[in-house]
Amino acid sequence: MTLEQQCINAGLKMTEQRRVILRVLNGSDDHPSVEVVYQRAKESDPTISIATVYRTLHLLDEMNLVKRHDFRENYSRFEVNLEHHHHLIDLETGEVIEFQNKELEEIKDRIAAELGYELVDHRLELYGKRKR
Amino acid sequence: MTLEQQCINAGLKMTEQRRVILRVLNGSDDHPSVEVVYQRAKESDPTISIATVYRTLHLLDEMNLVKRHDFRENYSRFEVNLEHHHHLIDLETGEVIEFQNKELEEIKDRIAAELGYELVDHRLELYGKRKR
DNA sequence: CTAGCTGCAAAACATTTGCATTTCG
DNA sequence: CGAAATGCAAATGTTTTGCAGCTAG
Repeated sequence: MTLEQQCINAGLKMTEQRRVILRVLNGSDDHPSVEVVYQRAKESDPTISIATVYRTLHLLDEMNLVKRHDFRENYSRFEVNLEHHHHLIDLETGEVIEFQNKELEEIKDRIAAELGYELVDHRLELYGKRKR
Repeated sequence: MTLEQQCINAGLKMTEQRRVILRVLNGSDDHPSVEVVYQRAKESDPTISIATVYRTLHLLDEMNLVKRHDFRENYSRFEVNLEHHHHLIDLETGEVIEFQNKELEEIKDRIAAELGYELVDHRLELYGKRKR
């Protein structure tokens, strides 16, 4: 189901601004900041306001249609919520590499259980330099 | 070696304010925010400024005497840099539980290596609810 | 028609910084 | 004494919000 359809199902009004933002997000395979989403959205609709971008991303995050990240910059980045994965951030270029690891998933569940917790969410980020 | 001694060795002036902040940090086994460090410091020295707390924590972070964390709140928390460990954050109480796991360390090194990276830093946080 | 959205500008926050003054070494 | 540190208040940068007008359903 498309992002747009999911929003409609949730009872949201499908405004032109939201359509533009959703299209931008669908077309982004990176991890854009609010500012970047705003810039991309302005290409389709120059009158859109950054406040609307903030409001929409916040909404989508709450609906779990988008995932908010903080990669130790002083702002948030967002990505369309696909399959579960983690990130390796290249400290020299800022490039973000995605990866998955099954073992990791097992271990973190086990750790939480051992501590008497039910795991709701987690995050793992690696920060590194490219080997040459 | 004490935090104070390490600061002196690094060529920092040991001012009254710094002594107070370092004492607060040594006496904190939790993960206080800047505001909390400031409040605790004011008990010893009511004239201390929050700007000094910010400056000092920033300095200590750069010197790796303290570790800055972001637990998805809208501010940073700090902890005295002891042994390497990770955190489980109780989503209901905000309580932060520390843990270590050897397997995890091996896996993350391996993942970075496989991606062609040299691991500089990383973070792992679990967010959960207490089982009852 | 009207509840929900938007744009705008102002507010809110955490954090940083310029500058005059104070202090450690 | 002089470089470094402090306090204060103003500035910064991101994010949120009040409000009046607009629009999807």
